[in-house]
Amino acid sequence: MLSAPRNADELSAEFGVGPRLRPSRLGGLVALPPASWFAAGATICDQGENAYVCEVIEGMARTAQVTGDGRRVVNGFFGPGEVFGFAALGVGACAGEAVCDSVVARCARGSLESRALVDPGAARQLWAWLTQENARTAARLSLLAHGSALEKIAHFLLEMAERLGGKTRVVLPMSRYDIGDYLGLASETVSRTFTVLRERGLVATEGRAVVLLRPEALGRYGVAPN
Amino acid sequence: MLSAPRNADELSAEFGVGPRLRPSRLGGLVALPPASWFAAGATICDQGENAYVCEVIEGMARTAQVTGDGRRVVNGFFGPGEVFGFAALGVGACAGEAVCDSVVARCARGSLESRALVDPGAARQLWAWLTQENARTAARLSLLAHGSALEKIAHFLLEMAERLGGKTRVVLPMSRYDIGDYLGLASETVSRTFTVLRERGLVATEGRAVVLLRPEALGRYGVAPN
DNA sequence: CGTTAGGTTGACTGAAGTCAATCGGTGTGG
DNA sequence: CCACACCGATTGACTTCAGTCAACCTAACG
Repeated sequence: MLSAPRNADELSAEFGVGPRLRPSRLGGLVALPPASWFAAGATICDQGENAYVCEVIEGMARTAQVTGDGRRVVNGFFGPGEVFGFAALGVGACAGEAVCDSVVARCARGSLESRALVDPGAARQLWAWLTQENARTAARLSLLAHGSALEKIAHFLLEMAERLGGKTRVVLPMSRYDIGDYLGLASETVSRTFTVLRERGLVATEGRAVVLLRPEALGRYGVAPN
Repeated sequence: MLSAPRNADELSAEFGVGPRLRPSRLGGLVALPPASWFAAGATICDQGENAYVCEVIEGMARTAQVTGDGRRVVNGFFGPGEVFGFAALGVGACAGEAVCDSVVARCARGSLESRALVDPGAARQLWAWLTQENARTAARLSLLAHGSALEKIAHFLLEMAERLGGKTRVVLPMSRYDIGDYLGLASETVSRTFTVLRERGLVATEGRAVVLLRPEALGRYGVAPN
């Protein structure tokens, strides 16, 4: 389906040294980190390991952790230009995994932290990312606490559409299982809910792409945080 | 039940200028903030307002927000020595409220932030608090996503016991409604779950105090984060 | 002494989880 | 090239856990 894996040197040449596809957000803070290619399902950094801050260049990554009794929780999805891994200090550290074939730039946490100590602008940027992730987590939490499956999926679709470019057509590379583990639903329930939304004429699905036919109606399902 | 409200001046004398009941964590970063008394249920800072960072001196505070459809979510409980309010940047800002009659020291956010810009130690402390709250939220999130009522309550009791001094006897000043809004349960379910735990000999209740009779058995319910 | 708020319990309901079967696409080995 | 296995998605049937509605009780307070 996708081109064969390329080695890190080629990618560095393509994404790192030469003209980049888009400006790197991490690159603005520290020396440009090397980009690597990860196959779908590959581990970008292990659970419990928090040595890396990562920026997705192409594709999509998820952060996930497995609880003591074997259940999996997906804590976030990250598309091109988004940064993850900085919040995973100590307890609750997440594994980073590639959702689909992806290119990810990794950067040692330590180099960012020492940079933040001497550069107030960098410190502010890190702080902003962390509080943003905090706010996102809090919003999801209130949804998980009280929302119905319909509300969860509606909110999820709107969030993804906004983050992946603001189009009404969104390609969701993750599986129903991923979405379920993100929203606290069984994959069957995710499937059923998509069917309901399709029957009500709110969305259309084309494989793994979703077209939001009536975003404003979806918004009425998705609970406003406050 | 409690002594009459005292004015802020008396409190400043008792908690601020004179010998304190315990060392202030905020006081280590900025000029000692004045402590104020709040009656049970009183608002410490409004939802949407994020101008204050607060440290609980006596009693207990909760952070809560009301969603668009009128449901309430409690985001955290904070006992003596704990700090809240710094994470409530922008979206998702929470109201801070006194759970019971409490003494709380408030400090302008701006003064902390400007302090952090010149004092790397202060910046590190703020960063540590924020990541700790992040980790706590993530743990609660995985509980809300997949846990049963029994698991939620067991986890809650162990968390509170640990944070309120590590004793097996815990005084929980918050109502069943508060606990329910914190864990995503109806207050009736909280009540029923306490009854189940009592019948199984895991806890004993004495009014609003809970005695953990077999903490290790509770731990087996409470899902380990990883 | 009446009122009110919080807690507990019961009966019922409903939404989502579980188990299971089917279908389609993809990659692999013969 | 084809048969097969496998994975993910979908749908159905059934079950279960927690929410809802309601009643009752207690303690606190005016």
